[in-house]
Amino acid sequence: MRLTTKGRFAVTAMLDLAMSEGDKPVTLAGISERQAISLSYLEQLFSRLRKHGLVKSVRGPGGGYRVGRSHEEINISQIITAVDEQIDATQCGGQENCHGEDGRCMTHDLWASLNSKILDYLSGVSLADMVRNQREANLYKENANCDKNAKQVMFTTKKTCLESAETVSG
Amino acid sequence: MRLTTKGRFAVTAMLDLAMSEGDKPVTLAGISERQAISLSYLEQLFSRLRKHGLVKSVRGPGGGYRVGRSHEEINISQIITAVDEQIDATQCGGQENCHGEDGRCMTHDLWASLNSKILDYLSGVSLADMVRNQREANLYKENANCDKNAKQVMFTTKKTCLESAETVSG
DNA sequence: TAATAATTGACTAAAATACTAGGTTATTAT
DNA sequence: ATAATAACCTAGTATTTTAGTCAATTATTA
Repeated sequence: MRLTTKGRFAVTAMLDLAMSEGDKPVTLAGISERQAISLSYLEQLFSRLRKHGLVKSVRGPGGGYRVGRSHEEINISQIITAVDEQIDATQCGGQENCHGEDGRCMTHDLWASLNSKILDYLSGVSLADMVRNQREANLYKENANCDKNAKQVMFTTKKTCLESAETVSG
Repeated sequence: MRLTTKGRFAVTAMLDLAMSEGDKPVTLAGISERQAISLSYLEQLFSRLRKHGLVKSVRGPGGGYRVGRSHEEINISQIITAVDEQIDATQCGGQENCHGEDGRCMTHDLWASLNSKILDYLSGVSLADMVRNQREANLYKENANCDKNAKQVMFTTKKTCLESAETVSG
């Protein structure tokens, strides 16, 4: 698992897509404008996302993209691996004797384990989670009573600021 | 937090250093040979590791590097951030209006959260953990009775193969 | 004093990243 | 039908990062 800006662009774009989705498909031009990502780069990313079934395309005027399946069934790790084309993290392709006669590759198992841990976490965060969280974040931002220094905790059920604000207004 | 091969090289080198450490400092030439990483690249990496206090250098003949502080006090995230020179994961440097007049940067909080989760995990794995684990892995490899297909679980207390082997031999 | 090994800096090849340009194809609205 | 739209595709480019080479300097030890 590699974590670079490329994967982040893809996740950002997918989140925008999920949140902009209405009765009409969402155009890449729109995502490009909102998220400040070049249209052609988005096309490349979405080409891969489509091949992995993460998005569906509708051609022609009024066309665009839709999320490929249920928001619950899409997670961050799927998005990242779709665009990153996963080079083997262990560098020796799973071979035992990846490092000469003594067959070591010291950190082979270490990275395999690290990888799966990170993958586990990223797999646990669905597109639905992200959308929910972003919706909350937007409410949070519109809320003037909210302490700006209070960092919102994501991917949890806690809505620290929102709740305290409700207490104040209610 | 970025996860690339560069950080992996650094972790590999640090692990080699920690395991090779005896009464004499460990030379980069030795690490270079054992881990198949070019000497000059190691020099670049160790320059940064030294600036972050993760290693100490001894110049002159018989010189080399030592681990900078207790193995327990060094973790993977420190090693990776030392060589990766941490570009801000949120891309807008913590500013609120990083994205035009509407001040969005949709995935700002998302990445901040993701980052800290991964960081948490990587911070939880110390150099001491890695050394321990590698020692076990080496024993494991020398053990002929051990099922080669049984993947070792790292960073846990389970020694799946070792235990079963002991049962066989004892 | 010679050998060793860290330290520094400048420079290079290759790869990945991010983007540009220019086309084609399918679909819709006029 | 035709024009507009927007996905789709290919090729190319600039920038950055990665990984490495080369050549020197400095501190230390034998």
